[in-house]
Amino acid sequence: MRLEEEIKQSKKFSSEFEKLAVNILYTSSWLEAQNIQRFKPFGISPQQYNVLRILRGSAPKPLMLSDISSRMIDKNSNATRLVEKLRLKGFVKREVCESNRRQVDIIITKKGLDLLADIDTHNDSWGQSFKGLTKIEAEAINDALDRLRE
Amino acid sequence: MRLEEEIKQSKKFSSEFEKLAVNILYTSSWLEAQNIQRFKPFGISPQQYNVLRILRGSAPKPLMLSDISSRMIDKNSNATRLVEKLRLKGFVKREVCESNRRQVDIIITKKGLDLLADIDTHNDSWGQSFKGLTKIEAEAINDALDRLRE
DNA sequence: TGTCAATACTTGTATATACAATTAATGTTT
DNA sequence: AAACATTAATTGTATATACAAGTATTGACA
Repeated sequence: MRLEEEIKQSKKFSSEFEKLAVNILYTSSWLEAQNIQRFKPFGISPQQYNVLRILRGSAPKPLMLSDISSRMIDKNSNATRLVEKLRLKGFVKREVCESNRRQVDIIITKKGLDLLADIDTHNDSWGQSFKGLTKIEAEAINDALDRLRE
Repeated sequence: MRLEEEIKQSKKFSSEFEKLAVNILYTSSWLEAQNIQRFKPFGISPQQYNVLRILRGSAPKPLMLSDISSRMIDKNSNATRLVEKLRLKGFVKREVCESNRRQVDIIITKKGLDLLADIDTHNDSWGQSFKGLTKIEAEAINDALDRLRE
């Protein structure tokens, strides 16, 4: 459905760019709601899933907290507390780095890797397509979004 | 910068569609951070601004809470509490509807309208362009995002 | 008319985010 | 080596969100 209908907007947007900004925020909120449902059966949030993916990408090499922050989709979320949630569930472990005792090394555990594998098999179709969009279009939007952020 | 560089992703995305999902979430988070800064001098959050815009769009006709919810960018945010925040700052007023005492009519106040006018004059360039994106491209992405959500 | 369902909103609780302030360890400078 | 700056992470506080449960009012119908 067109954005204007979905948010029941009577007046036109002042520009195509303003509509684009709202459209990105709206579509993101829509995707996020889908992701919450997607990960709920596994007891984690989308951000926690994101952190686990980041750690799997680096495993078996650990990452420090600031590495995780810089790789996260939402840069402003609090890596310390997210990682602590994951640790309490046994999906990651933390170790104070010996060579630089300011930093904390985070590693995904076997249990964490198993969780990701489980999620992947149950969601293997996710992200392989979007209804109504061709691969060419997806590429074009990806390029445009990259340019939009400068 | 390309998404892969920004989130320091070493492995390729499994599909262009998966990258698109992440790109939308990432770009949305980037936009949201900009908006927080944009509205901070005026003492409101992006969602509160959104609610005020919705109410201005309907003024002088009031809207009930569920109308506001259905028009909001983030459908899951809590309209009751957002409106209460705005009421405490004097930007909206609430009245229990006489003909149906279950519903609450919300109207933007003069102070709320003045605030929006103030924000508009200080941000009049915002939303008129995105660096590196033409109007044609913005239109194409808007169409594609609308289709992506089915 | 009394009971039940539907509507509209509110509240409680857990979690998450924004941002500033704080702590601790390491580097740098003189 | 002492003082200061920088880096890395943690904590505190206010606000926001997700979701379920609750309240009050109205509508439906047997």
